[in-house]
Amino acid sequence: MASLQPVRGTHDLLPDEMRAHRRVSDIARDAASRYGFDEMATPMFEFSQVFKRTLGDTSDVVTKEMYTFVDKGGDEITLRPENTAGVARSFISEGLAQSVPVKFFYSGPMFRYERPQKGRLRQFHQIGIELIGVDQPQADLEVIACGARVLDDLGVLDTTVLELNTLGDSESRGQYREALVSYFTKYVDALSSDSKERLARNPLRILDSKNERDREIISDAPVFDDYLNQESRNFFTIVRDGLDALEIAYTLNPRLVRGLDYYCHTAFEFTTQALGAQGAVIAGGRYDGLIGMMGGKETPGVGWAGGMERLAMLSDDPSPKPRPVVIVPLGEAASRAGLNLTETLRQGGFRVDMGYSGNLSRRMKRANKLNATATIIIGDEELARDAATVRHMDTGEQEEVPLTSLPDFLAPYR
RNA sequence: GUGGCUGUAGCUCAGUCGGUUAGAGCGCUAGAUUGUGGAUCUAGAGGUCGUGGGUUCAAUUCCCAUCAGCCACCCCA
Repeated sequence: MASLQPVRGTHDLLPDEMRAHRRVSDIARDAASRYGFDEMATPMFEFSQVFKRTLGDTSDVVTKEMYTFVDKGGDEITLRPENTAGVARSFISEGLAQSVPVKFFYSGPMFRYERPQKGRLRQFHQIGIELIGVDQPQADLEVIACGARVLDDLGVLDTTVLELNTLGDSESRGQYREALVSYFTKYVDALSSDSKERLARNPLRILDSKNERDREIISDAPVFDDYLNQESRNFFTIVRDGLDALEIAYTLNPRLVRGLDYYCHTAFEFTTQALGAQGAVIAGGRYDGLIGMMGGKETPGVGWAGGMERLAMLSDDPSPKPRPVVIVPLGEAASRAGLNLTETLRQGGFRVDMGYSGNLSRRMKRANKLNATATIIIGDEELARDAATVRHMDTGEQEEVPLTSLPDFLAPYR
């Protein structure tokens, strides 16, 4: 291995991979736009408080995964680990409470100091949408439907499962939390060390433990359904009925818990088995308390984020490299004519590349490697007649065409 | 952050029970073909055997550390 390695958990996106990413964000942006979400962007870093105050002191994202530094002005800055907090901050800074409801799409890099794994990087890329200012469950439905649409357009919907849960409102969740703590406290000694930790920090998390002994204890734990108040129950029912009406299949997963503190009511994840342990490709939920928590006017919101690397891996449809027309000039006079022609064709909307050097055979090889649709050969013979030889690379047929009519002649290859 | 596996050419991998010049296929460069690509043939370039240290007359090989990747935990997109 070369001594110049990229920083752990970061990755170069060479053209093939970049194209796969571009495809994911293009398809997502387009789908989101049909649901009324407009693209926007927030800075890649914020004051650390933006994340600390909102993500919750118990979340791993805040406690150990943030890239934080003090800048030259003495401000404590954090590279965004996710984008919902940034969007919420922007919503407040920009006074967008005036223009509620607001619907945003974004895509860009996020940073988390984690142990890298397949589908888990330190710099990774997310697409996402946020719908701010609507407290009706119709907003949740629109957001989930949009996620399903993105996956479908990417051609991966049928390799994923939509898992759904409700976190209830804060009253319901508070009571359930108490019930869980008192239940699990009885079994502390039997719990795994991870779960002991969770008991103190985020007891709901225990429900999702993979430890076998934990699972046994969990099987008799209080059920959230018994603690949901009427309002939370109604909300969830409308979401479920709506999904049925939209014919979006889902499975209830009462163990589905959000890591970040600001979530309430609807929580969902589109997951896949195809990516190993990192199975969530799109995940989100409702975050009614977030904007108020940040100091803005109480404003509800719903949204999701999707991992572009994971989505790209799942759909492994390497969108084909676009095929150019290749100009092959022979001789000095032809080089000059070729340069002009290249520019003319590019201006006319063609993708044009060059056979730069060597004899005709070498230049043809380059054209072939570029997977050219057509090669335009200009030598002294053609030049004398103000023409060029066009070779159709797929059929091997070729013919002479006057220079001036090339754009029309090549139109099928534009 | 924890545990395990792995690291030989641009890529996929062989090999060295510690011993002189480390191999293959693909790819790359050039020639056969001074105006014709894909196929074939020929030649060539490319490796501090991830990095640092230790043991040894001798280390790519054994040991330790370190870095990176992969798998699981954890967490999440």
